[in-house]
Amino acid sequence: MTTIYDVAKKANVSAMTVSRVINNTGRISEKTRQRVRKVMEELHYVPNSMARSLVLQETKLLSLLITDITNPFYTTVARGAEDAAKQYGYRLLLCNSDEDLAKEKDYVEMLLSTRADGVLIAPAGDMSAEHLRRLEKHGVPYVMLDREVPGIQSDTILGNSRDGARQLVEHLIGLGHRRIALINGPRQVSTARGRQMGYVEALKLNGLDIDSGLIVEMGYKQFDATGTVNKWLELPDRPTAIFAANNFLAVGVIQTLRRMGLRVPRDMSVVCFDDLGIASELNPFLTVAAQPAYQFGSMGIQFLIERIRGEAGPEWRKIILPPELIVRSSSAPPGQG
Amino acid sequence: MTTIYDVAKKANVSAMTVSRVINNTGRISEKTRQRVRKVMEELHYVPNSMARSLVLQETKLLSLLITDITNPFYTTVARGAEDAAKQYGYRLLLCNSDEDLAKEKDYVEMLLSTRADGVLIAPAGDMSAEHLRRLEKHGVPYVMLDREVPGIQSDTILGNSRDGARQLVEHLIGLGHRRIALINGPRQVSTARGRQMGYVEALKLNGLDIDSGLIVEMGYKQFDATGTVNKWLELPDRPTAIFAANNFLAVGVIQTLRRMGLRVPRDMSVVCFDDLGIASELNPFLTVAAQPAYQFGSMGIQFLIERIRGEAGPEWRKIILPPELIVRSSSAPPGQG
DNA sequence: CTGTTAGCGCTTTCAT
DNA sequence: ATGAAAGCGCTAACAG
Repeated sequence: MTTIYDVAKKANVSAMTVSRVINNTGRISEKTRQRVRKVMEELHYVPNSMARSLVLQETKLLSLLITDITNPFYTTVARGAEDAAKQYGYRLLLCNSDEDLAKEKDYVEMLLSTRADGVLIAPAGDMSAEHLRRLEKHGVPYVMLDREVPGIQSDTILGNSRDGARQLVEHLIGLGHRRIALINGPRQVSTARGRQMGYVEALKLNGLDIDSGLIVEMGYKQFDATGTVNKWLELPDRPTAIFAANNFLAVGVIQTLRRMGLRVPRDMSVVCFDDLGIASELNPFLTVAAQPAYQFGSMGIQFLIERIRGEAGPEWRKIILPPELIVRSSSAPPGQG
Repeated sequence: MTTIYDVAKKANVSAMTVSRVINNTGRISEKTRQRVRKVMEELHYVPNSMARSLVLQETKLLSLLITDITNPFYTTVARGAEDAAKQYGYRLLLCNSDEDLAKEKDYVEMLLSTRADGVLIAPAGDMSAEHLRRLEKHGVPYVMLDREVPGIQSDTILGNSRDGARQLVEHLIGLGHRRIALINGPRQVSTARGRQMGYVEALKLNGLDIDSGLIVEMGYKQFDATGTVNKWLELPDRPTAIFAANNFLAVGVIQTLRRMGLRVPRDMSVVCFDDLGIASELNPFLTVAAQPAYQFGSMGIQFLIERIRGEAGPEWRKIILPPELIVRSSSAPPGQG
């Protein structure tokens, strides 16, 4: 590898002069600048960012720590984050926690030793607090994405789970549904709590009972809803609609329903949080509370960089990006069952 | 930040001893090992991987340079790559070229200065050769993903575009279609050429004419197929089926058809290369040649790491992962149009 | 406008 | 079993 010294020697200048040319810093005569530039090209010189990081104490490395790149929501978040990072001259490390605290912890350790300049994180759950505190203790700025963590203050980009859920459930109620089930994410995750609140709120506001038998908690990535759906279907007074707390859960529910010969929405309406990306373009089927995922990512990175640069101000910023209710054909008035 | 020297001082040993404890190298008495370990914890010491990289001349940083993380194919590739990288103790840099050679070039420059240990790349096109040679010249191993580049030899993970295309088109022919259109990716991309070959081959093998008016070339990310589809529909002898060279193109085509009031497959069959991820789980609609995307990613990273470690052998490896024809309901016998 | 010195945090090499 | 010295490639600080 050719170093700054190789260039310096061949151009008959000091390493410092080369450094100045590279970084456009200090005053350099046009003549030597040209000469140095030429030698750099001849030698195919490429600055070593590790060495640079070591002295500058900044890596220009950001991390996107999400729970599953495979979920269209996070896929789009990633795209937004990537674009923003590139624009600001940062590189992006991709980390998949898989909704798993142990993996998240591994990644946080890794990021610490990487000396990432900042982390954009969708915390796996409330227990992520420990990991976030570790980042804090080591002076690594982070922005929380999509989820809050009790006891943790930081810049945050959030959706409005409660409101979105309320809208979805009121939409169902408006269609005439009275027995609406909720298949929720883990209560360890703030969005799951928010969505349940919105669900409960909507029911109460409309004078409907809360039936705890119609509320089930699962993992956000758990695909198999067979048991739950079965149970509901065997109920004497079975639900006519299901609100799934995220897109994956909704797909699992719909698969189960189909497998049992039920049709959506004729036999059961299904709605959920988060859209399905290309799936919805292909076939606008699912009624959803869609979140502006790209913005989650790009604003997250922007906040992070502002924080890193010290442009952010002392108080934490919390942005709540509202969801958009998109009514499609997976929801309809309750049928004759 | 606490350094190895801080630990050394507090533990009354030299920095070297601490280093040895960290890396489990050399002989250390159990007693000092314990002591050093304890001090490391007390001081919340985390090794600085930049400093380590600088002396070791390896960064444990790999790059995934793909054309769009938003495409379910690459999303799944990314997931496979991520998992494999994590497993081997590497970190993964996410880079989106957007099918754009200029962006790809930017990223390659960035990766060079990052001193990435290796690159897993889906080249944006044949002109990527220049970028790949640049990696080569700088001694950065790379594995090509999904696409070949003429004149470039390296480890490669490929699908079988030709065969998959042939299968799709023969499937259509088998259904009774005689006029089959191809909406292809750019000929600058090897998969587009392969898919066209398979298409032509299938037609010829079945005694059908090749009508160049039924072959159109677009960008793989180009969503708007309106003009093309319109043109085809106005033909006196219009096609009854469309083979889209990738999933995005297929979705664009189907959207256009729907907008014009045509139904798939009743009025027009549509098939394509690459599956749609969650979309196909929700609604198994599109007939596709599905590729094992996760394997593309995980094998790609595995190859890359073997190459980096020098375990790879002198000859280049080229793996061709066969696609699987999945017949669903977007293809049917030609109707009465 | 340009150069010298020192040091970022670590590991290799050679001593002891 | 442990340590001292040197250096990975770069830049800040100071000097001239």
